[in-house]
Amino acid sequence: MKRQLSSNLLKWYDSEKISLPWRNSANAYHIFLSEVMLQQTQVNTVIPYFQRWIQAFPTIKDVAQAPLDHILKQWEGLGYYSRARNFHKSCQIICEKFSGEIPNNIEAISSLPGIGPYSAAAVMSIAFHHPLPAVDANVLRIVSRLHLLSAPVSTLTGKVASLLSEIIPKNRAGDFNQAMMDLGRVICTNRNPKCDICPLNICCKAYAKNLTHAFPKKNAKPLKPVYKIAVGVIWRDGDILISRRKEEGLLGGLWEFPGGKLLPGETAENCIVREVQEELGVVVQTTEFIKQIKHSYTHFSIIMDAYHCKYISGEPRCYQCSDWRWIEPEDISMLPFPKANHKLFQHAFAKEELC
DNA sequence: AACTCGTGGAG
DNA sequence: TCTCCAAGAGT
Repeated sequence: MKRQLSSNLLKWYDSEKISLPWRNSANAYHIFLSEVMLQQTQVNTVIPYFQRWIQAFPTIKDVAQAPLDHILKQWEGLGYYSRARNFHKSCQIICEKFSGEIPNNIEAISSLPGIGPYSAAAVMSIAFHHPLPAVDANVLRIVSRLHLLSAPVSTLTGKVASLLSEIIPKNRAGDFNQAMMDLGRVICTNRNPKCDICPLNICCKAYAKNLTHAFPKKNAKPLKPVYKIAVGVIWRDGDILISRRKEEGLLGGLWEFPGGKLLPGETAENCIVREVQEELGVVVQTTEFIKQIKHSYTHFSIIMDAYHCKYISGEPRCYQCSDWRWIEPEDISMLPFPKANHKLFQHAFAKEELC
């Protein structure tokens, strides 16, 4: 029964021939990179980022020696930027303590920042053929359906891992893990799973009872608040003033237009003047409304009003940011910015480019 | 254990 | 348009 499951799975995997840029790579660095990029991120989103990254940083040493701005620029748009910062640190640790090679050792891999149970098992099984089950959202969904596991998702990872460690084939552990994830992505999908062509339907309890829609059991969803934000595009002699966010926390290390949350009853224009004074110690004056940008994050969404501003007085200093810079608009693409700011670029600079 | 971390695709 | 959620990890 158990052997049947892994046999059917691998048979399906071999016949699918799903081609990914990192699949079958002998380069452990490529596997390591791809597994970090794939955290909470779909395969099709990762592929172009992965290709560009290995062009920009062919080796682990190239990552370790690059400045954080270059790292974040390559990661720009992929989200969850702590992954990029942690990957940067991990590559530096690998160069210092493991002579520049991905360690073939589960404890060493797990000790690296940004490498948790999933990524450690994925790298060890795919790059080094250790028989460790990698439990991601796909695997969790498949196994919860196979066995009708009714506990909420957040408590299920350990149980699924121990179930799979008895099944995972010693000779093809990496293929088994990748096959499970491909199956979850292509066949055993969250909605409308293709059970009729699933190689595991013969031993799936959810399929037998027509209960696939009820598994896995979802966790309660918190409400997302909406914040009103205002930012200023501050001009001085054809340059604009940008600030860099603190390295930790939301969008850590990325550049942005100065601004912040509106206080209760405050206008967007007053908010910009106040925030720029608080963040950078600079006095500005709003001159023209640019556009309202809406953007949604994981736990909240924002409505952002953007204004052109003119510089009045004060030398910038870092009060609530990690860096600042006067920069020409055409050079702004050199630095990493969050998506909400990118939505503003074309509207903020379209008029200026005509001049 | 519950929160915090982005963004884009799918429905 | 709106909601859900994805090759999770850190705190």
